[in-house]
Amino acid sequence: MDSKIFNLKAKLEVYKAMTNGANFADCPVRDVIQGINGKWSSLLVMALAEKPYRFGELRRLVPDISQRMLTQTLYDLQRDGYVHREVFPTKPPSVEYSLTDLGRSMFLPLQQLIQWAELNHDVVRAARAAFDATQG
Amino acid sequence: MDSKIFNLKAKLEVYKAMTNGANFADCPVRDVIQGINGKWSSLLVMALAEKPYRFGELRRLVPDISQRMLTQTLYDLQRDGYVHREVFPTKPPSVEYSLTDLGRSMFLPLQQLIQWAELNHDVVRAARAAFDATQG
DNA sequence: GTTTAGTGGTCTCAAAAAGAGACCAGCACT
DNA sequence: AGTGCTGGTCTCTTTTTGAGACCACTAAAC
Repeated sequence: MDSKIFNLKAKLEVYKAMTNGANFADCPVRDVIQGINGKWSSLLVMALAEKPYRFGELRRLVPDISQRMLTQTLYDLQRDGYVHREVFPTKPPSVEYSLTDLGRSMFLPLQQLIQWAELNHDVVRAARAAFDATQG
Repeated sequence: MDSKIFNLKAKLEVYKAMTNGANFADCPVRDVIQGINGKWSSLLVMALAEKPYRFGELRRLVPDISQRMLTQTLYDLQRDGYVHREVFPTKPPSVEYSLTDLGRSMFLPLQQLIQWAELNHDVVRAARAAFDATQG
């Protein structure tokens, strides 16, 4: 009897601890990270951190992005405030994309991660190869 | 005549500058970043940075991940050397996931980015709202 | 004057990735 | 005998992505 109640209590404690303490479902950071996390987002931010680029330049700079995803990723980055889009009335009209202050601010920590990747990409590739060799 | 040749040369210069100087196609950093960039990867690394967790615990911790993607993301993280997987011969067998040294090393810059997101998520959300209001 | 190329996109259709949920064996507790 | 928990896998559907055609306009080449 007592043990039954105690078990139930213990389970509720654990549940509360989990849902209150460290539930990532409603974490406000998640959707921000998602915006940066897209397959092409960080790459384009990296490019624009160097200098502003035009649409076609970005397309040539990242040859394996489809025009469709380039449009959409730039749109999303603009929506989240990282990227500024400016149309120049040339003929034909040209469009320049550049980082905003928010974008440059975000690039600072992103750059840390990129640097880590530069320093450790051989370690990661070695781990991959070793894993594939044993676990196939 | 001369101008024609000059134009061609100039174009080739520009092309070479682009393809040699800053072509991201064969950048060794890209696939490493991709591994961290997955929708669930950073979230799981964040969780495991706190302490090791078992499969079911992670599933409850991140309620909106499907069991399928949890399995696969953990597999990928293990393959890249960020996560260690250990099976304990309990009944039924339990599986514990923990960060490796490489994983902890990678978490340091990742944490910088997460901190940025914590500090600026309201700015990003405001930008989004403003953008949607005007551009819908 | 007529082809040719470049501008920044959008549209459609196929392929890949992700989500939802059933199912599994084995054991403990009831 | 039924229920639940373990860590997954399998199948089916929906969403996301990729490949490529198309578009109007213009400038320059031929």
